[in-house]
Amino acid sequence: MTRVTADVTFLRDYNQALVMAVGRTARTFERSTVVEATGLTPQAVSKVIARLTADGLIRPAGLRRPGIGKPAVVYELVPDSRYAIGTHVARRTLRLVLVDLAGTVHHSAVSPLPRDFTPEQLLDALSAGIDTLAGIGDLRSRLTGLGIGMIGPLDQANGLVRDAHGLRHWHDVPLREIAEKRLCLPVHLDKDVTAGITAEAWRHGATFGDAALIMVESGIGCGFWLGGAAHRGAHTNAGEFGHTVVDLTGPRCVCGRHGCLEIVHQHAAEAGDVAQAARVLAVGVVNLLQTLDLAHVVLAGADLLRHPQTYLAAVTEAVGADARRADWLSTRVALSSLGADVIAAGAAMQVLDQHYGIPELAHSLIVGG
Amino acid sequence: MTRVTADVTFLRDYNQALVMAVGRTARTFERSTVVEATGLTPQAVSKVIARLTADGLIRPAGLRRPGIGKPAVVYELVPDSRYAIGTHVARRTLRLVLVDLAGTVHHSAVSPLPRDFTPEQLLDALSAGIDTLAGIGDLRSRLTGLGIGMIGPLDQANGLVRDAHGLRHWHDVPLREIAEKRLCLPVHLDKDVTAGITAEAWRHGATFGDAALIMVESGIGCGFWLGGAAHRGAHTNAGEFGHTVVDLTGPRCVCGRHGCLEIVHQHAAEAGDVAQAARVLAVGVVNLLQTLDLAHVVLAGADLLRHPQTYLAAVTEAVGADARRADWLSTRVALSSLGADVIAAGAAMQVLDQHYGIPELAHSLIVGG
DNA sequence: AAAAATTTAGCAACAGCGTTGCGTAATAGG
DNA sequence: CCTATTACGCAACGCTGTTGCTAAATTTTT
Repeated sequence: MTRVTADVTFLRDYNQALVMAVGRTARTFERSTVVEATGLTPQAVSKVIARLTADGLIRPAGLRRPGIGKPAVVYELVPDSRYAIGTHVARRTLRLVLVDLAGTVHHSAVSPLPRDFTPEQLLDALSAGIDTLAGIGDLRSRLTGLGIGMIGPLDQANGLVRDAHGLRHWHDVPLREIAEKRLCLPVHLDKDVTAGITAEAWRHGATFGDAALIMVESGIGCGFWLGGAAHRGAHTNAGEFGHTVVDLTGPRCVCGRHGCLEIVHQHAAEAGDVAQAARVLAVGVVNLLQTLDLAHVVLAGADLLRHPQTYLAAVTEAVGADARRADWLSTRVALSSLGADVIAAGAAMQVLDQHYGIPELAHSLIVGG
Repeated sequence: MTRVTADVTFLRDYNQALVMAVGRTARTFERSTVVEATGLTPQAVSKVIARLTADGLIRPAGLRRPGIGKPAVVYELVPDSRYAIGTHVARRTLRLVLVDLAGTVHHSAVSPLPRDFTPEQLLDALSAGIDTLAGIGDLRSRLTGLGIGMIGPLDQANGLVRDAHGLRHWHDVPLREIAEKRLCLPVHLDKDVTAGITAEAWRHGATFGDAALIMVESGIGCGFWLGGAAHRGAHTNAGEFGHTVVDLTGPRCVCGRHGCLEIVHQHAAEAGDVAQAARVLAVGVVNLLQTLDLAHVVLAGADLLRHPQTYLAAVTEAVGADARRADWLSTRVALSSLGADVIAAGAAMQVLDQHYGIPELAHSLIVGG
């Protein structure tokens, strides 16, 4: 996915990914669509389309007769040509989903995890779940890998779980490595919220700007999509949004500071005042907008989705009412369209992204990285 | 700088920029250095070096005799082969600097601006200042352009000043365009803090990770460097850090909300308690770290630099004392090494960046952007 | 002093990318 | 049936980085 040097294979992969992005977003498309969107020459697009067709990733789907002239061939993505499995590992539950190349979630299953489960126990559960999913239509050969969205902190670059909150047996576990060995599949490990925002970015396609996924579920975290890619931070620790101070004189938080968004929100929620809790969250969201200037804010998480409209209304209002926001400062606020599947689905999409997504050049890592 | 499609010219520019980045960071380098840093083949590096040498951007600077074998040719950047002028437009002052290809600031001059100056008046001042600077060593032919770092809000992509805070005559002024026409130079317009963080990134080279430049100067703002590039946000409005709420029950801010970082900080500062003001700022900085997980925090701005050690100590302590920060969560806090020149110097570097920096692929803009 | 080993440098041929030029196929309108 | 128009692709091309191999410059060994 990330490489340092740019050679011709990068060109190929990059432009191919552009076409795939168009295909995923537009459902059907033709050569001229891609030409317009990318600026490539028609001939170049023809070559890319030929390659993708040969790989079975796209296929012709009829003709378009625009009037005069030779009709254009209409193409479409072949959704069932590739699959990925995604999983959301939470403290007590394991969610598994099957996602196709178009980003559609086909099967979603939740199973309980033992209290304080060990890596072994997780692998057992994953192995069983994957066998079930992969057996459905003999997908094994079209399965590109497994994506794991997990609570942090972790070290994404090295596939390491550093010290998962509230799980005793998870200190410096090389989860990616041991899962690949055990499951015989490429594995992509990432923080839950980062996987989640990837799902949203996939579904929106190239029109998706800078965005955050706000997740309220046993704590408050968020995932970022900035500059066309997920933002993980220097140590895969971005998104500890719940532990930003919003009330200097507020109650003490478990993290040691006073008036963290999370503890203030929790107090309101525990008092039964959901509307107030939502308003507190909204203050945090506006803080994010002031800081990062986002185009999209997506709301998700089990606790939030218990009162979706309350939270949506509070955040929308706070974003709109902010006196500093001029008319050109538009931000779209929405609930996650994938609901409880966001994290798991996003994890699966990250796997597909490694193969068919837009490759990145890791020039920031060239020296001593 | 940004393009959508990846063609062979992108390869050339990209790999050339990698070599330039090495040259800027390392002062002297040889072929094997670049090979190691980039992963390019020695032959490819030879070709790049030949091109850069022909353009006069680098030159041989002796031999290195490592013992056995043919000695390696040592190269160095030719700092005076290209220049750019940078300017920091503040409410009452105009700062102009001359920066060479290596990022060294050669001349720095501040002049007052009329109260509530008009675009015309700014252009007059710029024109005069540039003539003085460019005349110094007949640099005109080696001048790549002018970079403007300015108070926002503005629209970087279109070179537009939307509505500069506190300046009556600056509503939707197409500053980039009119400056290019008047000064007969390529002009790059950007928000002050974004220019500033670019300066820091340039000086640190490829080792620079995710970072923020905190600027305290008639308000509190910050610039971001995320994922190897400046982060401007969806509407060039990222960095309104001073208007994030840190005290829900705090005093009302000019922006209409209560307990913004800026107003709380200001109250402490006006009470003469600089240490307390610094501690307030430090809370905001830790909030940023929790949110974005940064590797570097750089402190700058006239108001802050009046008490540099107080602020540096407060922020360093808050960052280190945060109970959640494990040993692997290291963040370097520092004062800007460029002092009051950061913004102007960074603006100049942005111009050089357009020519010799790492090009970007704007794949997020391909549809309807 | 001569030969061997080692490292650096570059020429030449090559593969693969997008581009350009141009011919061909398929349609609607006259 | 002819023409204009649009879509499509083969072939040649220019450019990139890569590979294979030769030459040059130096130290070490004989």
